[in-house]
Amino acid sequence: MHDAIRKNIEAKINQTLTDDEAKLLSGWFTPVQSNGKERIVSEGVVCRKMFFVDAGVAHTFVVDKKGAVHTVQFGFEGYWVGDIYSFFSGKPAIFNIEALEPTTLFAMTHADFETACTRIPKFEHFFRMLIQNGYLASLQRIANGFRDSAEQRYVSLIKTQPNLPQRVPQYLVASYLGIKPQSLSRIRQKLAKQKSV
Amino acid sequence: MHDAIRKNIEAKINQTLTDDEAKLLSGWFTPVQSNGKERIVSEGVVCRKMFFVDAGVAHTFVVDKKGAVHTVQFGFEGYWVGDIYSFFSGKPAIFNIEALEPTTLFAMTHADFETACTRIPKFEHFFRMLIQNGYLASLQRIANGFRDSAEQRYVSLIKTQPNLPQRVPQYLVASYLGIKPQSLSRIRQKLAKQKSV
DNA sequence: CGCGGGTTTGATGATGCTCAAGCCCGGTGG
DNA sequence: CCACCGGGCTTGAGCATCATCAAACCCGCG
Repeated sequence: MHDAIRKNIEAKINQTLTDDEAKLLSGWFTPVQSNGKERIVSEGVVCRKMFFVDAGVAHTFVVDKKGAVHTVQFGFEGYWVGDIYSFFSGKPAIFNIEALEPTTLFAMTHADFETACTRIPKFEHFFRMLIQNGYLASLQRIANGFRDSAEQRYVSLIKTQPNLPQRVPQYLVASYLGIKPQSLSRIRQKLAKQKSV
Repeated sequence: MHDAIRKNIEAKINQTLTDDEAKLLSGWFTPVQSNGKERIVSEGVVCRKMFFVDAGVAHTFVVDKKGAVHTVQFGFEGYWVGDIYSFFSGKPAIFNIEALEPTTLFAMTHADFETACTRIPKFEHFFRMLIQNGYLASLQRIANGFRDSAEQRYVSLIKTQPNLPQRVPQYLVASYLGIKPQSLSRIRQKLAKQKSV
């Protein structure tokens, strides 16, 4: 049942896990269902688990004083989501996480995480890689955000994630790009016009 | 001589290093001087070392097709700089790093880094924390970048780093905020006017 | 003194926001 | 079965913010 996690780990560290290791790992994950109505992680509340997305989409975001949503990242199948800061520090989370459709996740508590790191060094290594990659991606996103216009960012987002518009409502794509839904609509309209010409 | 590094590590992991551990660590760092003219890390070239900033300021940035500089982060005393992606993957770096004034750094090679992680588990833990914190900071920066106007971003930057304008030229502060030097100048002018009223 | 990099100031224009209305479409209830 | 929501997407007009182009200014330094 946790085969996806095993494959995910093996792919990232470019090593295979023994069956014993995989079995151990399985024991530390418990399935969680979310239909998208309730929050998986809430701002201000300690996030005591990290989640592996098995099926569905999760969405990490902040809400500003005006109530506007700003999405920090989307988590599709095979992604890990959670508030890392809160998870490791035990302090209140700064992000919110919700499912965008009926979603199954596998949750790992902090205690089990620590055990896993000690018992399976490969797991700790894996997690370091995970965070490194995430860090890097976010640094690049900052750089791209400065360098590119909203239109360019949208085009390259669609290029790297062609299926994203089919799974995520447009107003959330806009909030990921840092613009308003109206602006994204206009950008799409402009691009469609260019293509047909 | 590497006392700053020891303190830096101990502070972050909230544990003390033994004298033996500190001595071992010292052996893995070699001092590097930079007057700011040459690059410490260059885009396209593999970054084989991570650097601890002992004195001075380093500046991580990308350059777009038009030649404009976009600074990703500033590294003051006690910061670690380097192209993490390149350092761990062995692929060409995506960032550039330069000193902004005569700067001394301590460099650690990837081989020594691996040795350090095996011989001193506390060091691996420390580094994981370092990357985690960096990751978190960059996620927050993305969120803030969406939420706040350039003026608000400038105000909160000055609040958290009051000494920054004294050490970094204004056009680089602008490039960190994602705006042009002219715009920052106008923002500063506006704020000064408000204060005096 | 004059040069040059950094900063300031001004005028104009592009990009994305705000406010506002209309449209499309799936779901609900009469 | 259809009328009527309501959420999300689109479209329009005017506005705010920041970029661009360009010139002037300031000041340390050769």
